[in-house]
Amino acid sequence: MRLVVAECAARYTGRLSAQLPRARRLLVVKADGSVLLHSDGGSYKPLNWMSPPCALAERAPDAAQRGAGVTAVWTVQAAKSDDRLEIELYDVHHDSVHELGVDPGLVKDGVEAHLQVLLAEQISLLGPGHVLVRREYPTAIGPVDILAKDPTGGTVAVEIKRRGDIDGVEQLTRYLELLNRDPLLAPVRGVLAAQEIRPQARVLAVDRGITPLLLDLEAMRGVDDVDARLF
Amino acid sequence: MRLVVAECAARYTGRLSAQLPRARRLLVVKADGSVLLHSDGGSYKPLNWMSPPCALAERAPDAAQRGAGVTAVWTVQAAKSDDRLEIELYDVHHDSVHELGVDPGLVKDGVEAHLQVLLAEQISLLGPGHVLVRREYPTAIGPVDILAKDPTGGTVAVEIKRRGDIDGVEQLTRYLELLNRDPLLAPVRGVLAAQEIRPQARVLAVDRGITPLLLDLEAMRGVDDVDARLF
DNA sequence: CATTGCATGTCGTCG
DNA sequence: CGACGACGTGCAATG
Repeated sequence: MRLVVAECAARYTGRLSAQLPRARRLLVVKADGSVLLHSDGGSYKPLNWMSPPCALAERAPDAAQRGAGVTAVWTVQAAKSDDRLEIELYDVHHDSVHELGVDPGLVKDGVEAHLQVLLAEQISLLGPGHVLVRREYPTAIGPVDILAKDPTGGTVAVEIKRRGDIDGVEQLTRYLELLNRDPLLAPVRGVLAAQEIRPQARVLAVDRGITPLLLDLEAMRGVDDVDARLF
Repeated sequence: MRLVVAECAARYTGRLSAQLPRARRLLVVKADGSVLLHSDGGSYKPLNWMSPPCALAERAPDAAQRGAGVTAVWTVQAAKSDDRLEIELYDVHHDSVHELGVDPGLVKDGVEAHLQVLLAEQISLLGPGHVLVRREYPTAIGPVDILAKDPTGGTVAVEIKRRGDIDGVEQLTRYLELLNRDPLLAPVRGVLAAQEIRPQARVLAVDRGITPLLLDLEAMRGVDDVDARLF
């Protein structure tokens, strides 16, 4: 990994065109040739970058560039597309190379899966008298997150999202359409369960007879701490 | 901006829990206190990070940590949530600070907005005799990209995408359903306009009576160069 | 290898 | 400040 701090200007052409005026920035060149161009703010997203696979070529500035103070020109060319990042370097304040080796990688613990386990265990959150049929109930168009029976013998299909969005309503709608064709299940009612439900999704859900259900992860953890089972 | 190359291990807790085993990595501390933790591969996304606003506290290791070889402990705490990133540093190979100043920022040349302006100006691409009603026609579920009238007095709703996907068809379908309830507009016909239309999206669109319309950005630019107006 | 759905998404825009 | 859609989205799981 090479770290460079320098005055630079950059231009990206590919799926869009973008320019970076001259300023002092951090340039990171990773072992695979990918390049990140960071400013001293914003989030983790670089101002500009080139993802691997790509090739970095460094060359001397031409006469005009040298006259403008450019000391080096980097051209980063994507391997599989015509995406290209060109960087003009002016004053270089820092330039170092470091051997990092291969990273063992991140170990994650998901959220949607967690919500699914908790709601399956606390199925009465759907209302009194509900009984779990199963999680990940398989259908032709994919698994339904949770299938349950309500006290009247009707079926409830639950779609779980961290954030309930229109997409989730659409997805659940497709499931309901399919499930309601099955005489052993019908009538099937839909529940969109999420930690947060967007207003538009709520409106669309209610309009389609789907029940929005807000999930309180902390409260659910408190009722039954399944952390020990998950980890 | 502070750059550190060090052996480190990290743990993130917040919206999820994640761990990074010990390895040599790049740590970037930006002026706003945000922290990026990069390996020597992958894309521009760090292995772990904390977005601003947040606060970085550096402290000495406790006895157990010191015994394990930890030389410093960083705790990065998000300001508005309980998200927290804890980093244990072992051997530090590089540590430097650089003044970068404020970045002038990226100048982009958008695509969808550009397409929208061009198609509004070249509305006859929808067919001869079409008249623009307006761009960003407001509805209860969001703005329709372009609304136009066809020669028979019918209405045309256009959804513009850089790439026409099933999502775009779904979105336009919702608009059409809503718009067709308005007797002043009905009948409303749908057009999915994009530089590229995926086969599945095309099939679904045609199945729903929506017209797929391929846009040639270069040709449209050639007809009427609006760059000067945009920038 | 293409497709799908999630993301600690991030980022702009608009109300 | 919140909602909402686009993104050079990236990314893993899956058929």
